[in-house]
Amino acid sequence: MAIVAQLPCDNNDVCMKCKVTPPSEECLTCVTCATLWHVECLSCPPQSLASTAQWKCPDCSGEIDLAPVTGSDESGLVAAIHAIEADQSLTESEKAKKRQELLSGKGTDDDEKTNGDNENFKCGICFGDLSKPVSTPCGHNFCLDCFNGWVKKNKYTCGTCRTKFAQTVANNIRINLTLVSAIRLSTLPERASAAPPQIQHYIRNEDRPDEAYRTDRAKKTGDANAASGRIFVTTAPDHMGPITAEYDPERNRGVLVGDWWKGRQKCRQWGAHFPLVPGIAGQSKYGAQSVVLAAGYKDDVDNGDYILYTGSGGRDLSGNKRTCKVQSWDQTFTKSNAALQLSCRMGYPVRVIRSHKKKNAYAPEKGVRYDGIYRIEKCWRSIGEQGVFKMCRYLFVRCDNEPAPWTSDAHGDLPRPLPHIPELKNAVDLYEREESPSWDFDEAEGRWKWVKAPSASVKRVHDMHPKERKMRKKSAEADKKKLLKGLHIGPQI
DNA sequence: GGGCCCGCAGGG
DNA sequence: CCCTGCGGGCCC
Repeated sequence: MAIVAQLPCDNNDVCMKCKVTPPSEECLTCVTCATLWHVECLSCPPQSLASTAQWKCPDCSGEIDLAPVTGSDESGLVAAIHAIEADQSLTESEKAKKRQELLSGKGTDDDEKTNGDNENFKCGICFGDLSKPVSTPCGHNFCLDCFNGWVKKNKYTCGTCRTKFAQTVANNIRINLTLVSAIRLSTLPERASAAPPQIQHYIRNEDRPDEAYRTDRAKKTGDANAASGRIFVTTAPDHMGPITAEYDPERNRGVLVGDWWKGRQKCRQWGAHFPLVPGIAGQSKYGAQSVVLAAGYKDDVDNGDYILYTGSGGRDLSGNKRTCKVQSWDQTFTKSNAALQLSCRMGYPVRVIRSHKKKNAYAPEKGVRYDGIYRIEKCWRSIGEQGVFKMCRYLFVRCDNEPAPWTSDAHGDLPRPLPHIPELKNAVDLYEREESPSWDFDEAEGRWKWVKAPSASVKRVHDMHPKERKMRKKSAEADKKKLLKGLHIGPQI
């Protein structure tokens, strides 16, 4: 049975159903969400003039069919998550649990907590049900009309907690569409909550559960088919070097050498290595942040303090039938290989993760482990294991202040001496550091540290909507150019 | 233990 | 928007 969705007018006051711009007398404004609706296109227009003043649109009144709300950025799921966040009767861990239950599709027994009588859906001024809800920076909610009446009397304090806010806040106050969605959800009939949650493709980092979860598209179980859980650290995705306590607001501890996780998902969530499958995290024009040593390339040599690492390309995941398992073309210094090359030339620090799949004396027994900071001293191309194709090769040397998690290599020289590498004789495209290293050993302080940090991060936060990210990318690039011009530092080659 | 398949995230 | 990519559960 096809259900014809009821649609409001768009931002240009054009009815999204009949595509005409109706005159204002043929329009109704919803008392809850303040959207404009074309009366002729409503399936149940209000019967009396009096009822138009308190008219609620089909979305807000709950009379609508249970088809997903169209024309809204917020799905029911996201609204429900926000409703959980807003519930002050819950502790942080209870909220996290509820988020996870919601995302895994499990219902809870006390779902009615988010129902109509929820105090968070009452206006702090008139104490009635919120109509056109707005929110102050301190997190309290009011009807738009009540709020405007309040600030008209030059009261720039919150009506609930008396926290002061700037006059500009009052001038720029907007209807809280998230709250509108939450109110809509709470007023839906009970069968609505029994309907499968409408999973939205993009979920902000703060709204993600602590554990990896399966989206509605995942047909198989397990982390391999799961979406990422919340990122716990505040480092930008392209943050280089150690993750110190300042980036770890939850534990105030940071990620320490020897930290171990069961799988790549948790390793990502703690910021050690972001990509879930690829072994190299990096951007060709910025540098590399981290690498994973797992199985995959037989040419790899792991000697603990130094590593001969192979770049990516020309091959794919072992056991993935989409592509061939053997090397079938030359690797080049492009993409993530170029990122490692750039880090080599600039002397940037790279985080190294060891996986148990690379079975040797330095690997963890299971899972993945953060083994500290390394620097790429040389990179070159040489003929790989099959004797045919050129592979990108990198010499990693450990330069971390913390002792390594393994004990088999006892020498304590700092900085580590470079090993002799016979294959360098046959290397093509040899690259060595061109600048004095950005991450170097300070003899006076007796530790490794930044001498010259790379230029400003390209990406700033994890929880950015893809659209927003695209917008910001342009301005960030412009900022970066300016910064580079001013400071004469950064990854320019 | 190897092959298969799925699907996420992100670079370009 | 396309395609890659050193995961990982499960089946044989």
